[in-house]
Amino acid sequence: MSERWALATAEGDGALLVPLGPDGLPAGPVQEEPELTEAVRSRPDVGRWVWRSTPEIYPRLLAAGLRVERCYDIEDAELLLLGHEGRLGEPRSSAAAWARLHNAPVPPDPPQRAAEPGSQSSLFEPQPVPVPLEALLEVYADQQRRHEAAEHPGRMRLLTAAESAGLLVAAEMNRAGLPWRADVHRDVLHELLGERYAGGGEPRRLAELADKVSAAFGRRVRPDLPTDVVKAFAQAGIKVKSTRRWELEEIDHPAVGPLIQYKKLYRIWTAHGWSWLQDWVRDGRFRPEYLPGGTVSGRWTTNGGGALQIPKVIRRAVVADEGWRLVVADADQMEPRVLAAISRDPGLMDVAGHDGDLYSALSDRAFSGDRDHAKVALLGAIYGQTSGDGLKNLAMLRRRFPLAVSYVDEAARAGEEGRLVRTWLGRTSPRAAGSGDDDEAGIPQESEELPSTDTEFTPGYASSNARARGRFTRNFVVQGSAADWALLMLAALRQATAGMRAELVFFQHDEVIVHCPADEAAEVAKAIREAGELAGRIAFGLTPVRFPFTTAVVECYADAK
DNA sequence: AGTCCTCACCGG
DNA sequence: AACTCCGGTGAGGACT
Repeated sequence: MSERWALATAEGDGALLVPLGPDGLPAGPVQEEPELTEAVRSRPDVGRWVWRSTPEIYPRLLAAGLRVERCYDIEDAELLLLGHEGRLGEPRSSAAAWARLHNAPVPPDPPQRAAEPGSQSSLFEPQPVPVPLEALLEVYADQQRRHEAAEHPGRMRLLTAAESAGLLVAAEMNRAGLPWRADVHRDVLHELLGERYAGGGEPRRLAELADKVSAAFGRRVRPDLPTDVVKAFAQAGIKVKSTRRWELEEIDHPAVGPLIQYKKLYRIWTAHGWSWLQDWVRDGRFRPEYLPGGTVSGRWTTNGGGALQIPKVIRRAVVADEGWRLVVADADQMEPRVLAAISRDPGLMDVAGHDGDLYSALSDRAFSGDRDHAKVALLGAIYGQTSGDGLKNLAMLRRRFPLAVSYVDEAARAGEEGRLVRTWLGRTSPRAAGSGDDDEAGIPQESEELPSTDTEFTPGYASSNARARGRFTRNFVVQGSAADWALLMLAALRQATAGMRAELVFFQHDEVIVHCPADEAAEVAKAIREAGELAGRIAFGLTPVRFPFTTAVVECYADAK
């Protein structure tokens, strides 16, 4: 039933396969198949495929109408294991892993491919030179040993399994695409920006706003050139350090209004305008390329199209097919809940042990009902805020939730001292730039060098570089553990919807969108809630912390909240 | 002509 | 109140 097989691609479309025993070692003869897809199709009882690279193999299977239950991605696991061992930066290809086992010269990883608008997935990319099945099996066996050597072997196994599941989800989402109504998008653009002029210049509204800015300054000013704007303000007797919106908003000058309007619309025009539509939307779907584990903290990134930065106004164009719905689900206050679970702070677990608004519960308990203060203080603790109101309220937080605050404080101290930190499942922070053998050696780094100057050796006072490093590691343990949870949630949701027509079409840190027939929507919403709770139990074991979602069943993404 | 950097916005 | 954490993207301009 839950058989485990190893699979290696061979010359042409072929494959070599072998069944694995409970110990992960071959439990039968190697079988050769002329067709990869037929090899998989004819073995429906395989519960987990062990293979080199999901992005290499799974799109081909999906294109043939196949779906697999689970997989184990050797090169993804290699990256996670190297990280855990403090060896991030060493090549993660299976060829490199094999070479390390045999003390052979280690080949560098192939360069990352750049995003290409409209390119149809990795289907038509040149395939890499096949790695022999025997080599894959050796690397796999070694990786199993390395899991056992991890700080928490069980969690490490969970991490590599979860990210492999994430790679399956990503490949399926890449294929499905996000339903996108180009006509609605064009309507929104026209409404916001006005007519386009021939020649590709600014649309009408932008040209008008630029004229207003110039009129307000009494001379020609290009609002899209920050230095130009700063100079214009200086001539008007106003000193500004930058032209960021929050800084301009403080200024009393007639140019400010149209300038801010211009910047907002300029962004829409350049990043999500007509040319974006042309590049990224085909056949009613927006197809970004999701990259699970694309950031060091384990959050996903996308390659091309800016799928994780779709402006709110543009979401009007995300519309379900006729008779279908979008189930839009947002995990409520995910990071504070994760902090409660990983720190096991009794007070914060209590606050996070209910489905209601966490910040309200927090403020009732410790901030005399001031929700905003409670929220700013907690986020400040997670982000390592250095100034402002959050800092004032941090003292209160520390008194009432000592374990939670000391958990992130300890992570910050580790970072300042150049130590590594890990997420709950064991994803590990990279070393500070320059402290390893990488090529950044010219940049002055942390305390180990140049003890003579400034404050480096004052006890309890780290350099600003070290403090920045501390903020990074402080945030890493929370953001990364939240990404751990989200990955398990996605995997559970994928399993729960396997028998349905529903398709996962979007994932963004703490938010998922499932596209499904209207009569499946209620069931999908339930599956999402259950996946969240299941992920909490699997990741954190017995914990009172709840992981609720705000869920909306809509025809249009913009109506979700 | 191509590469790298800065700026500023978008999202979480 | 201030701009702290993680990213992607495009434009312009300085540079090779």
